Amino acid sequence: MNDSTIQILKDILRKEGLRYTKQRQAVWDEIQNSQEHRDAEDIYMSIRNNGVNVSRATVYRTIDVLVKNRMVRKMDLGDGRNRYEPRLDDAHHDHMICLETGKIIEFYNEELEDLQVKIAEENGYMLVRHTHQLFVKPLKK
Amino acid sequence: MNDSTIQILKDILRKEGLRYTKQRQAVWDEIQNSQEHRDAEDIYMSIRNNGVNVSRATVYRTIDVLVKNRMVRKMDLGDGRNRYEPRLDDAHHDHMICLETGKIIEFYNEELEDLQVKIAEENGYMLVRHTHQLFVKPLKK
DNA sequence: TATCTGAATGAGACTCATTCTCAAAAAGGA
DNA sequence: TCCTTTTTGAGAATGAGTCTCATTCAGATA
Repeated sequence: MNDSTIQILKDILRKEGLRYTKQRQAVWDEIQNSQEHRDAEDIYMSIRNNGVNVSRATVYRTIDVLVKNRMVRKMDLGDGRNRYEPRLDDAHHDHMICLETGKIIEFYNEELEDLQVKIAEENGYMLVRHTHQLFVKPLKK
Repeated sequence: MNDSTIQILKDILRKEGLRYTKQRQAVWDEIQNSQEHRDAEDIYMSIRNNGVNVSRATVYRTIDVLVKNRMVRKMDLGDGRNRYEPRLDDAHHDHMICLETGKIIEFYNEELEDLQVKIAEENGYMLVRHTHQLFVKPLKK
């Protein structure tokens, strides 16, 4: 779709010693073109509905490459299905999941980030990554 | 093993309208008697090795009851297997997982807790629960 | 304590997300 | 185009967890 992200994908594949294929492009397009948090089956079905032949195996394999190269973020909501979202030019954020509507809200809080680094260091560790989800309900007004 | 926790288990089962069985006792004993973070298969195998006949189904069913009644905490480390730890008289805490050794360190930070409540409220939500894991590496000294 | 009835159990089938296998197809350099 | 190597796809395999249902057991009652 977008010329500049096609080049980014090509560069990453070259760096990884992998070939550029229409299936890999299709997976990246599909994730990139929706700002939602989608699961693998959803991505797989959408690509097929767009007329591109692809297998689940390829979808999963491609997602792994994209996650490794920080083009896609993988999120574990604890319900057995991972969700994926594009990460291009995307600052880090965590997620808040509404237990009543299922809506996923992204949030970022500097103080929270700093605090985590500090807690790790106080224990003699360096923070590499974290998972953090807030499960919430709407406030009664 | 411990008389007082046997009574706690019996009380909970009564409250839930469930019967007291040696399998349910064995599951609780097994989780209670180790401070580690163990998976269901591990708990299942240990009980069998102790000579108590139990099935995986019963282990899972019993864990659910214990989790519901806050005797056990279920933690999702994102690797596809849930871990369980005893929660009796246990204050809330989160986990830090060392990527090099696999060691799990528990931590609790009031400021972090408060901040999460505040972030949820700023978005119009009430915090119900959260998952939070820090993946870390030892600091080079 | 013996009886009785509904709950609990266990063996194994099942589910479902994800990974693996391997023959066939395609990429891409020469 | 040719050739080598990688990628793909169909479906089998995996593995944590759940379900089924005939059998066993808990525990209330007589």
